[in-house]
Amino acid sequence: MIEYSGQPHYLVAVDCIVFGFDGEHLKILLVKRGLEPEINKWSLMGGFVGADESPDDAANRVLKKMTGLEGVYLEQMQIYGEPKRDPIERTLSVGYFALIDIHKYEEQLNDDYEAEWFLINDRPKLIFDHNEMVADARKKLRYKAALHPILFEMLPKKFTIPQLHILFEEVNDTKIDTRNFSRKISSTGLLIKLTEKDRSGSKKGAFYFKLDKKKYAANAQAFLNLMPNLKV
Amino acid sequence: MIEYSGQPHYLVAVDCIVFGFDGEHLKILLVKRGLEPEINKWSLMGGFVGADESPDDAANRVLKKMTGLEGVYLEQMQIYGEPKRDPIERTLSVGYFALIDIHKYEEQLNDDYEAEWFLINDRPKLIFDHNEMVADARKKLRYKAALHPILFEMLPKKFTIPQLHILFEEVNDTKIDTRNFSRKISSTGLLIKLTEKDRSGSKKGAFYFKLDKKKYAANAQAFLNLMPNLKV
DNA sequence: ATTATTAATTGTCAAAACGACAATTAATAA
DNA sequence: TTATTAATTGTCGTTTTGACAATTAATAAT
Repeated sequence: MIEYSGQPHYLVAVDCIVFGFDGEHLKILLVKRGLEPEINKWSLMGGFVGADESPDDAANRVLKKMTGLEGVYLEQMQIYGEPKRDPIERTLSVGYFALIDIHKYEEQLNDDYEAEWFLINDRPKLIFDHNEMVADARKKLRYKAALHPILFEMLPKKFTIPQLHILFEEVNDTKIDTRNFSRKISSTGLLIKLTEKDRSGSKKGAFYFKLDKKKYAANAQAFLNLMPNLKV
Repeated sequence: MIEYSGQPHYLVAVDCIVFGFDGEHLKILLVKRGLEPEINKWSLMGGFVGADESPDDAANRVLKKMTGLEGVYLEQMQIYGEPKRDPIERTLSVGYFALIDIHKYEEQLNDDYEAEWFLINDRPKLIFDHNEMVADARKKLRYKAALHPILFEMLPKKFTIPQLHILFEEVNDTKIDTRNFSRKISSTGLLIKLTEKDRSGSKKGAFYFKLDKKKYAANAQAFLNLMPNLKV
């Protein structure tokens, strides 16, 4: 049996930056770490890549295990592999960011893992290089969301334009003209207007929309220019 | 001493898709694999991640070792981690794509490694999942180059607009209107016109340009819309 | 020397996209 | 009935885009 002799072996993990939106602010989901070192400190959801799974598989498994959710929007970000990033033993971690409808997880909340949503701008210090990962994920989310219609993934099936508007402002940390925004969103042709209105936010009420799944799938890779005056 | 008991350890490698441009066509640099299995088959430039280096370090080391080049444009692509991708032993590989000035390497060619440039569309079958990596790298190059001025990395210090034009057409596998192209490139403000002309290609001759390093650095992250009628 | 030729470069223009800004509308509360 | 508020639709000048044409700078042919 041939083998690659003498080469060092490492642990390989995945870590997920899970983004959610509560209607006002961008949030991330953190967990209390369950093993030494740094046990009980806040960290990203993560785990080791098992013998029979790919990193993508592992990320999905971790999310499923910790939130109960399947089919979550998940995107590979980059690998974190500085030799000393884990003080115990060399571990390379594949960073992912995930977008989920925050309400789905609130319903699903179980006590097996101590998980909690934090405002992105008011979160505890995290272990290892997880703070760096969050910063990278935020940058990547902003980048991607400026070109591709992915922020819908953080909204419920039915949503209003004003909701989407606030979400875009949150992600980009900027004000966007309401009038131009709705026109631009409409022009993508990705939304289907429903007859029902959301009356919770205003007297007039805002129409609910849903995604046109087919067009969404067809445009997931298209460049859209969703952000005005974009300078990265 | 604490340790992560019972978790499996893997080899971690890097593989580089090295792109070059010969003035007419896009090429990739391949090497004859130097170890079993699949010894002497064509493969990407790669190597294992050493104990004291990050994957980025490893990719740079591999490129330096095999081409003699330093400071090469290198971008992390994604991780390839299917459990069975390497038949000998589980190895995860971090894929990178690199852009180099093809002439720099031709000068530098040494015989320690059997390396050769291949037309991207006329290359030998590669080992393992390297064919998939090349396909992914091409897609990513196209994506990135449509938004960011990175293709300059494949040209010499002095280059002409027609050269750049052909390169864009090659990368995107499409025809681009010459007239609109030069205007768009000029409008980026990234080029400095030199007084010298390249007379090899035509009677009139084409002016040489060089990159405005400062503006290039400032715009490396900016969205530029370098491709007309862009549909991804 | 003059002319034909060729590729590089500059020019034109209508349509579309963009974005600053205003007016209208649909509801509720006073 | 009216005031109020947020959602929605509208206006319009500017900029960008991209299809297409004309000019220019050189060399090669006559």
